Order: sequence, then structure tokens, then C-alpha cells
Amino acid sequence: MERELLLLGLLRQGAMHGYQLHDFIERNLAFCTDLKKPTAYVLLDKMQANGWVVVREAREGNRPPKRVYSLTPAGEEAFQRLLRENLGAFIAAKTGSDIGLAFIDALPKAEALRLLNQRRAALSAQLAEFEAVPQHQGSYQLLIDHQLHYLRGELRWLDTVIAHIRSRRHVPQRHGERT
Amino acid sequence: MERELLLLGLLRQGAMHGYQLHDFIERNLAFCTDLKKPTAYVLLDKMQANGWVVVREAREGNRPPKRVYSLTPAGEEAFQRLLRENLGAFIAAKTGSDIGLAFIDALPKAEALRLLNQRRAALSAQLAEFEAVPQHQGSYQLLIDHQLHYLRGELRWLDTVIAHIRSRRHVPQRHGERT
DNA sequence: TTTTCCATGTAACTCGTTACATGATTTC
DNA sequence: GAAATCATGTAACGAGTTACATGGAAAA
Repeated sequence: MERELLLLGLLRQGAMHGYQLHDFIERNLAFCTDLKKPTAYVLLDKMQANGWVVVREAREGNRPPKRVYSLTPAGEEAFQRLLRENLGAFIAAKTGSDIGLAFIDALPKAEALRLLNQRRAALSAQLAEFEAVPQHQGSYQLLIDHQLHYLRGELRWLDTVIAHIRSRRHVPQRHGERT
Repeated sequence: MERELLLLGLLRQGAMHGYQLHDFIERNLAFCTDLKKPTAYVLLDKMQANGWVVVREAREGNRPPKRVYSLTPAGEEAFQRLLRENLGAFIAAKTGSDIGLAFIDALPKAEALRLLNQRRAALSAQLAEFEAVPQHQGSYQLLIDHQLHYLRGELRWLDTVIAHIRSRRHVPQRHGERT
């Protein structure tokens, strides 16, 4: 329901058409959600079917008319409900991305370190990119702060892992050997 | 590809059948991946089609025979490749779960605080649960440590958010008002 | 004796992505 | 004149989940 919440929340601040919504999300919120164009259009259709939004067609010249959405009272109600649901719960993120660490013993120490340093560089680059993002106004800034906080935490953690691997005598575990 | 990596990595330590694999993942790795039973079975079929594993049917009494999988050399190769791919890259986790924070201004301060404290309690409970997990052997422990590190970081961050909201004069943003 | 566990699977469905299609307008 | 941007959509596909189906063995 996060996608709906997001769209409702954005529309709440003012009417917009699908392209605009997608564009805004893509540019500013890509780090916390992924919403492709077709998905956005389909979602808006559904929200309209729900009675959460109404559409006004605005044509300019010969272009395809913009379908400008705005919140209905029912939409505002849904927004309030979804917002409370979202804020009140904590859902831990599942990266899946660190499953590899469970098997790092399969590699020779030198290669493990090389790969972890490569990973560290990628993380570092993402962090740098984020630190360069200008301050947003309002509560969007919270999302950015959260991401910064998260990335810095990951970096610190990765450094302890690297130190841990480095400081340890190790013979790689071959296929067929049990712990 | 994390799921394949996981299955290969487990099979690498010894032959297992589908039920066993799913059961192990469900019990020990639920926090970093989600792999339902049918998905596991289908995945093992595909891995067999890829030539990554071979099956041996083991029947005990009148039960349905266990399909015991073990790694082939091609499977070991795939494992090595996937492992390197996984370790060398950093993929930031997308919770989607904190989109609500971008709209927290829509709520009266008291309610925002109530919800954030509810969220904090949920997070705290998850953390406590994790702190109770007994030490695993080998590198599985890294996954648990990571999760602990992550949850503690989230808790610290949430506390700063709560403090921030608490310390601020605020009139809720109503529908239709722009920032 | 009823529930839970062991053990495997299939089929329908959901959600979202990719690829494709259209066409005007602005920028290079 | 070509490429990118604005603006909307449809259709096929893919990955994974839910629900369902089966049946023996062990535990309560």
C-alpha cells in the first residue's frame, strides 16, 4: 500500500497528472521506491475506480490531453488511514543482498577482501552521491536523512566485517567440506 | 539470483531435499529472505534443468520419496560466480516502509508521536527477539550481526525523529494546503 | 483420534516490469 | 533533421505467492 500512500500524499498537495507524478518520484524518491510509468498509470486508474481521485482532462494544443488527478474526500480518508497504518508499523528491510556473506568462507581470504573492498567502494559512492543532494523542504528531508543514516551505518558495519576477515587466519572451505 | 545462491550455498555443505532446505531457511534465515515452499521446489527443478544439481530419490517406508539434491561441478561453478557477483556489489535496501514519514506533517503532533512510539515499540520488540537468538557457527553469524546492527541503527534513528517531532511547534497540514 | 509434521507438487492469481505503440513538441 | 521530452496507454511476460491436493507417520 506504500505506492498508493505515496500517490495520495503527493496529490494531496495539489492536482497532478500521471507523467508529473512518475517524474517527481523518479527524480526525488527513487531511493525509497520504484514506480515505473505503466505501474503509475494503472494505479491511478484503480484509485479512480476506488473513488479516491477524480480526473479532469486538460488539453493543450494537439498533444494527448493530460489527465489531471485530484483527491476526493474518500481519497483523503484513505490517505489518513494508510498513513496511520504505515507510521504505526515497523517493517524491517530485507536486502537479500548479504546472503553472500554467509558463504564468504568459500573464498580465499585475499579474494574475499578484494570483493568486500569493491562492495565498500560501491557503497561509498552511493553515500557520496547522497551527501551531495541539496536540502529538501518539509518532511521529504526525513527520508533523505534516513537514507544517509542507513548508508553510514552500512559503511561502518562493512568496515567491521572487513577488519574481521582481515584479522583472521583462514583456509577456504571447499565444496563437500562440512563445518 | 540470491535465492539460487542461497540454495547452492546450502547444498554445497551437503546434499539435502527440498523440504529440508525450505525448513532451514524458514527457521534461520527468514529475516533476510523469503522463500515459500512451492518457490523452493520450482527453483530446485530449474537448477536441475540447468545442470547445477542432480537428484537422488530416497524412499523410506511408504512415504513419498525424498528428492535429495546435490551439487554438480557446474553447480559449484555457478555458486562461485554468483557469490562473487553478490559480494562485490552493494544494493541499498528499499523499505518503502518510511514513505509515510514524508507526510507526517499531515497529522496532529500528538498523534504523530503516538504512532511513532507504536512503531518504536514494534522495532524494539524485533530487536529484543534478535538479541535472544543464540550464536550460530561460521559465517551465518555475520548475517545475524548485520541484522542486529541494522535494527539498532533504525532504533537510534527513530529516536532522533521522535525527538525532532516532539521539539517542534506544528500545525497539521490540511488537504489542499501547499508547503 | 485428531492434530502436527514430513514430503511433494500443481494451478490460479497478483503484482509489477519490459517491450511496444502513438504522436506532438521542444531542443540540439 | 535528429534526438530528447512530454503524455498516454496496451500486451506479453516473469517471478513469486496463495490456495489446493495428496498421503503416510508421529505426537498430543
